Amino acid sequence: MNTVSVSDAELRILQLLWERGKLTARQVTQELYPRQTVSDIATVQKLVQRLEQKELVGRDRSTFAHSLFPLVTHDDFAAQRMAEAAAKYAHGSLKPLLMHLLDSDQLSSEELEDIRKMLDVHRKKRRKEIRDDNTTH
Amino acid sequence: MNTVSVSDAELRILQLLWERGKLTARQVTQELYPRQTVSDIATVQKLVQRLEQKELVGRDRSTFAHSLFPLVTHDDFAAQRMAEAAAKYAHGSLKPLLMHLLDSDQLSSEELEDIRKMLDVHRKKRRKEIRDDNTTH
DNA sequence: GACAATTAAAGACAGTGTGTCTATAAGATA
DNA sequence: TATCTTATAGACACACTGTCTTTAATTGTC
Repeated sequence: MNTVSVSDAELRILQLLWERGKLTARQVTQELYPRQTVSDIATVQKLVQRLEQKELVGRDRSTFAHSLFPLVTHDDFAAQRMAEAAAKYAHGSLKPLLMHLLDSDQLSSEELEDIRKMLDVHRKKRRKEIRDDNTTH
Repeated sequence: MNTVSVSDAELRILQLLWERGKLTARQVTQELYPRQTVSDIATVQKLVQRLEQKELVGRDRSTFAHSLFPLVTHDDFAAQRMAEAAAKYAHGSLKPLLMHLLDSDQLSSEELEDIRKMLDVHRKKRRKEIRDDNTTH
């Protein structure tokens, strides 16, 4: 998954597979290209083929109509892409984004609480690690 | 700044202007294209021209060699790009990225403390707003 | 003032990525 | 068998990117 580019049309397919888990090319076409012309189906096949080369989508070839499924989780992919953006635009720091989101009140109170909990859990874990490290030495 | 695309070569110029504030095309070329051939300078001129069309860079035309300067701050730009990535890949949520960074210990303790402080300041401000709102009614 | 050097700007170009389409062969189904 | 569906390869136009050439305007030097 090392920083291959994913086009918009490819991303739409990935997102559908994250939602639904396992689909045939036809099912993907039904969702994303409702006209379902011959070339719409070929377009989906071509996009899936490119996603397969990028090792983002796998396929079960044991059936006539192959089953398509994502090879990365939505969260892992999102985290990796956002980390890339952070590295590219903010020297890897989260602060500019967080500041912007807080200032413009774009974070729900639920999301804010979730973030606090994540930080607390992490802090506890870090402290435990330090304790364990000290007692074994 | 509404989601215009910025290429790698353009971004390098923007970053240099964020660092140094105000430069001529020649100075930009000196930094980024040390060979400084005729066409290197023309390349910089062309890239600056595109950045100007995108309203990311401005120029002072009162001198023969124009002065170039950024029209957006680094932080604003970074925040906007990262918010875009969050919207595109994680429904606008920060959680996948934060979880990833915490799990892989990629956040320095300073950055972690800064984030905590930002959350605390924001929380205090929110509470104050609620208090003020209640007392005026 | 003539001349060389520097700058700004327009335009062209090849390479690449993207989405779409056509054509073909293989497999399923009636 | 004949028909429909699927997988795959290949081609294409379009846009974007980085680079380069050319031209005209401006500056500085002799």
